[in-house]
Amino acid sequence: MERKVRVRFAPSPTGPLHIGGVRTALYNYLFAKQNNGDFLLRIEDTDRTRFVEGAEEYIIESFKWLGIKFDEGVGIGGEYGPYKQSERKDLYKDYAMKLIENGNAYYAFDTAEELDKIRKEFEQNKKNFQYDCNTRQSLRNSLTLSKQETEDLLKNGSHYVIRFLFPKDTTIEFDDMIRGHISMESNLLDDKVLYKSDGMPTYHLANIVDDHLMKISHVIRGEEWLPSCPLHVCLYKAFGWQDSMPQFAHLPLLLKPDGKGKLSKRDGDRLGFPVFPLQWTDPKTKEVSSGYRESGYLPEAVINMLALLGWNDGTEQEIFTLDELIEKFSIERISKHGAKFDLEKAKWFNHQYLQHIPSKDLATLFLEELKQRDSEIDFDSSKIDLQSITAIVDLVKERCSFEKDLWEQSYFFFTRPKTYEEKAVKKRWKEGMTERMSDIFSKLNAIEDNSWAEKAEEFLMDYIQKNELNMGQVMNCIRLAVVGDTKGPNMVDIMRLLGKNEILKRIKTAINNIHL
RNA sequence: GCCCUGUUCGUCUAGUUGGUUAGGACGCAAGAUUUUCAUUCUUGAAAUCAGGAGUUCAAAUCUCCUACAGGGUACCA
Repeated sequence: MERKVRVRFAPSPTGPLHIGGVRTALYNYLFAKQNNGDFLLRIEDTDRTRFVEGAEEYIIESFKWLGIKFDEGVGIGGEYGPYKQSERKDLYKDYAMKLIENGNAYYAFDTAEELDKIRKEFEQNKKNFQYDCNTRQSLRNSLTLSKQETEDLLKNGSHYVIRFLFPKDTTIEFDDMIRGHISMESNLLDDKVLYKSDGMPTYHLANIVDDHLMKISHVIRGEEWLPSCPLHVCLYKAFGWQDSMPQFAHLPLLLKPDGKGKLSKRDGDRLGFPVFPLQWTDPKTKEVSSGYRESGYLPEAVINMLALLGWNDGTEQEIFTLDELIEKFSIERISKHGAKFDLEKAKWFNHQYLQHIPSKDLATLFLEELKQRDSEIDFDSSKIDLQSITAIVDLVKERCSFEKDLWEQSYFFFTRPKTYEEKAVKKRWKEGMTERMSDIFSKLNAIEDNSWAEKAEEFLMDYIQKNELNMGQVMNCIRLAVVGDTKGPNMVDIMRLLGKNEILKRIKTAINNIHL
């Protein structure tokens, strides 16, 4: 019988969730859903010194925003709980003891200070210290101490850790779903601490115990775990769980857009893009880091962008819904090398998704923003209704990558020009234009109010032809008068939306204020 | 230092059984459209496939070496 697919995302609550972590979670999610499997959230809080207030809530909130749902875990529950490692504390000791009993682990009494000292000495001699097959015989542990000495030390409450005892002269091998066959020599590996002196397990122990107990079938995690994977493989063997050992897949890292190295928190602030899904305020320093949500990204766009950063389906398709991703995703098609984050491409993705939002929905959001901008608006904002805003949004939407761009693209509907763009004036408002515009003004004024914009357009076409002018000469000046610059959507559309009175008022103001 | 993993246009990548004018997307440039700006459309520039050696009639694809990059090397995850 095929094993049920069960995967987990297991962050530690040490701060906001890095976007690379979000991608790892996404790939886990896609894989689980594709295989009708379970996706669980486990919080790995075994390092109490690094615990950050609010981080766990932040993680849950992030996935909620992204629309990635967990089947089990912290905040949801499930039959394999608790899903927070600090709440499973007692469990790990028993498993560590098992390894001591079967000879795969040993007590070590060296203090952190002692080891630091040895490390420094080694460094001075340009050597690297490792607690391994070469050094463990000369350190203070249950391998070198007599049985009695060890028992006494344990009894009198001496601090100790439990270390994994790597077998000598063996080659550890395993298969990675992305990287293929990987092997490492056991003699090169150090005896990692499994159980810390504070009574907490390390990641290595907790991760294996929990994955086994939670029946995890596939471990999909970042490349930074690849070097310790041989240890994990050995642990499965040491526990006698090799038959149910999960399959491993180590994901490539997300790198900085410029230079080299792993994408870090600082890069976001430095280069102007978010590294976190949600905005985060550090509880201690009060430092604020920007988030995708607050920067105006659509969750669907973030997911699509992230999915394609290191994976593709082999076709030229780039826009995928979550359901399509679930259908088409495959671990084998994940690239092996790290990917640099590309801000421009991220914007492009958001633009694509923004266009699919109905104008009315965007208008509803925009209406809220307009309320905030009340002081900038030259009209009675209470009279601005959803219908007219929808018409405006319709007109400018395709120019926007973000909802927040709407204002920049349509502010002239709400505010009259205070100044006129110098370059545009120079280029368009030539000699004699003031007189010409005065003439046009009175003609436009004479046109009846009913369907004014359409009739005004007719008149202007006619006027241009009769006076042997070209379109640009006249329309650009009207645009300059109405918008304050030679930009924006179709002039007649603007005239229709703004109406006769407003347009004429602006033309009059321009005639009075633009001087050559 | 040692160990592991990588390396195709500026960026993300296609290429999976060796034979392609090395394809696409973002960005960039030009043109078209637009009365303008943007959008959109078309076209273009852009990778001697990190370098070298080998296997082969034939190598981006297989092997080895080198370089570079990233990761790991904690009682952190």
